[in-house]
Amino acid sequence: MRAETPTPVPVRPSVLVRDSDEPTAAALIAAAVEVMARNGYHGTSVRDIASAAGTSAAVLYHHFESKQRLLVTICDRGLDVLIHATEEAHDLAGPDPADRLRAIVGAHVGVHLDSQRESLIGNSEIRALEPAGRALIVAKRDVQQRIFDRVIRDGMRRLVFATGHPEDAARFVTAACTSVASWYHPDGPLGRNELIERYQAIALDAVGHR
Amino acid sequence: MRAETPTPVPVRPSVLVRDSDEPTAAALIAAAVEVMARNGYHGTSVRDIASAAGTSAAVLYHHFESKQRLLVTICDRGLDVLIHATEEAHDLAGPDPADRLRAIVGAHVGVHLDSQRESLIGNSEIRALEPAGRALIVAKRDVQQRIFDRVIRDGMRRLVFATGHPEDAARFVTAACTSVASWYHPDGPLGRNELIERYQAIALDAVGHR
Amino acid sequence: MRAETPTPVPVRPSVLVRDSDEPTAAALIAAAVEVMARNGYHGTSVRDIASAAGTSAAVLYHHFESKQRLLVTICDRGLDVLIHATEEAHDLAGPDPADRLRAIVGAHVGVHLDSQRESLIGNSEIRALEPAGRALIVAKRDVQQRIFDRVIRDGMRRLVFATGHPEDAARFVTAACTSVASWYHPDGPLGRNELIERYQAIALDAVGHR
Amino acid sequence: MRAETPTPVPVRPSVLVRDSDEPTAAALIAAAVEVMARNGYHGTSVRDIASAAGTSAAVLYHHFESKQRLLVTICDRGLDVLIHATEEAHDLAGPDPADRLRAIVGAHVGVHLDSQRESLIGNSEIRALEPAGRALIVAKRDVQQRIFDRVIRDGMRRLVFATGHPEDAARFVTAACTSVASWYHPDGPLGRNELIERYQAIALDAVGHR
DNA sequence: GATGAATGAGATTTCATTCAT
DNA sequence: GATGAATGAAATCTCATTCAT
Repeated sequence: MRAETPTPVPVRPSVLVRDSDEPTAAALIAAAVEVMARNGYHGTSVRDIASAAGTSAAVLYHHFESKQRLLVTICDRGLDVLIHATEEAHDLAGPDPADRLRAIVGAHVGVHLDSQRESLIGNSEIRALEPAGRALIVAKRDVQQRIFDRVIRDGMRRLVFATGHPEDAARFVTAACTSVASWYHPDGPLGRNELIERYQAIALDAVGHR
Repeated sequence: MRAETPTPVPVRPSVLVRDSDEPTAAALIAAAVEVMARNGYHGTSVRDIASAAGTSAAVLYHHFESKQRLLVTICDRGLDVLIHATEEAHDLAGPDPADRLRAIVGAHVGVHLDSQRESLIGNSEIRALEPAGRALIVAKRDVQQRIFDRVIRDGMRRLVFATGHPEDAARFVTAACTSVASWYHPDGPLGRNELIERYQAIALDAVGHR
Repeated sequence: MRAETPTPVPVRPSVLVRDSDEPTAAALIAAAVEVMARNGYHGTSVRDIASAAGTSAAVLYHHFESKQRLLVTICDRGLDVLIHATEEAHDLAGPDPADRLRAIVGAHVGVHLDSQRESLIGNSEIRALEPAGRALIVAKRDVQQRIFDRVIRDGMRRLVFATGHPEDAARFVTAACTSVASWYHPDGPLGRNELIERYQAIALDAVGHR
Repeated sequence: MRAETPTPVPVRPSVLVRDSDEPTAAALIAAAVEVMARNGYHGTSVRDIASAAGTSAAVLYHHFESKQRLLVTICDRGLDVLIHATEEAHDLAGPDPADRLRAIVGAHVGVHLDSQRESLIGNSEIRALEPAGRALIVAKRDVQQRIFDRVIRDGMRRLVFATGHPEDAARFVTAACTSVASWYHPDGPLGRNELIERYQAIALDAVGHR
């Protein structure tokens, strides 16, 4: 039976920035997210970021050791938010694999809608990361992926899911859910929660639920 | 019953370049695809492209009016290949919606595997396109998406598919299939055709094919 | 009778640059004037200017948004100097139209001798100005021309001048006076003040004085 | 007394090009005149010229050994036309210095109106000439200037002119007459012949013709 | 600690000219 | 003889980053 309240995890858009003591650093991160989501890492200059934040490039270098470090920060915090939200949703769901899949799909899609720009950057700018940072980010992405793997494998074991290829289905589902960040428009016809519910349903179909 | 031979459309990797009379232009496109797939449009310099093609930047400008025009060419040809392969697969499949979905998923995934770099560029560098080119490319992407929409809606009408949200399922499926370009490695454990077959099966599940 | 002291307004060559707070910007303007007067706007590279000023091209772009903007600045300031000197000379002269014509010819020629290079640029590089800047500069040139028009028309009304075509004579005179910038050499046989006096006399003849 | 018919020498606009055997070379010269008059020598590329002539740069190099040589050709032919027209007008005029001055002013202004673009180039692109060509062109310009010098000095000797500074007056007059090339617009309010007559009159005033 | 100047490398693009064919 | 490709230098301008003050 369906969980009564799929309640997708609410993620404030400002999480990424919230705990920065220095408001300037926060403004710089917000500005970087804004402009990098639009033009990409290499398409964004340090001056672009600074002027979007209302300061100068020199100030940026006072808060971040490099443009690269700023990217790592954005990706890292974004993935922390994603993983945390997904794990929390998983843990709050009951033991039913279907409920669990609904929960983590809800969290994953929810974060990709609420932190759309951060997610976009986190997915498309990995290639712009230098090796050290890239390793970190890729590892965290694997953590997220493995949450899906586990839930689906668990559902197979309990005969709640029935897909011929659990790992591929997990990848299939996360990719589809991740992609919402690249096309969703909050002012469009589809409400956030409605979209989440639909993707939850489709994901369950994709893993052969029932 | 399942079609015995899902036979994914074979797409030669060189389609994009094949019919160029001028070998230099073809080499430049190939080089651009190679290096832009790795570093992105803005992360790739005209000199990078030229030297990857074994020539100079001035030669590039003899064949393409700008770096931007080169990007448009790559995206445009890539989408032409994709749409053509998908339509052809669709037309060769029988009237059964399941066969048709298998066919177009096979074509879509196949092209994204065989022209992995072109696909990567076509999906991640749309933001780097200037308005005119972007409109063209977005329109062609819509064409591709509508092929999936039609097949799935048709399957719903014939009661072969049963998803609560056909349009969302179509988007879900294409996004998942598109994503293979970003992670598949030909030397990995998963063979090209095997992957295609798996994604065909998952896609059918996702649309509620019984 | 002749005014005793035609004393043309002395304009130091550095007026254009004098009141710039930033010495680097001033040096760049001076260098640009120097080299553009010799080779023209399009014949002068940004590097030429920078190296004549003892800096790099990047520094130039720190002070001026473009090479074009630098040209506008030079032309604009040059014309301000010219107009101001001419108006001041006019106002210091008595009410006699002949005195006034002597005064403004003296100022016009004087500025074209003292700021020879700026004048050269201001006259020959108008075609290199983009529309916005060109409109500004052409308007200021008209202001200068109208000073001559007014003085000569006034002299006609008072029957001090007698030319068949006052407006053409005004154009005739300013063109002749402007041209000194293109051939005068300070080390040549003709002294600055002597040249001015001669042109004052010829200008009065040209408008049919007496 | 006035000469009855100052009839300024009619100069066909195509003189410069007329006697070129090869129509392509002629078209290239015409195109170069057109576009260099607008943008200057350094502001004009060889491709600009070629495409304005409807050919390619390679063809240009088939007819002219360099862009520089093309400029020399234009300037040289332009001055030949000017000098020839001026000498012819001088010789056709009677012995009266006033008639002679009218004649050469008419020729000078006429050529500068009829071959406006060639004249513009000849006057403003001397700095773009390399030493050899420049010497040639400057020498020819001196020839033209000396015609004016002689006529005015002759008028002084015969007491027909009365200027304090004959040589300066000559320079004054030629500069004013030359300048018409830079502002005259054939569709403007002032007719070609009317302008010439006015400048003849003003020139006579300028040299103190009583 | 914050700011404007500086920096040198490198971005995209164009140049005049030459060379095979 | 005419044409398209090629060339290497140089054009304008921007880059990430550092340094005095």
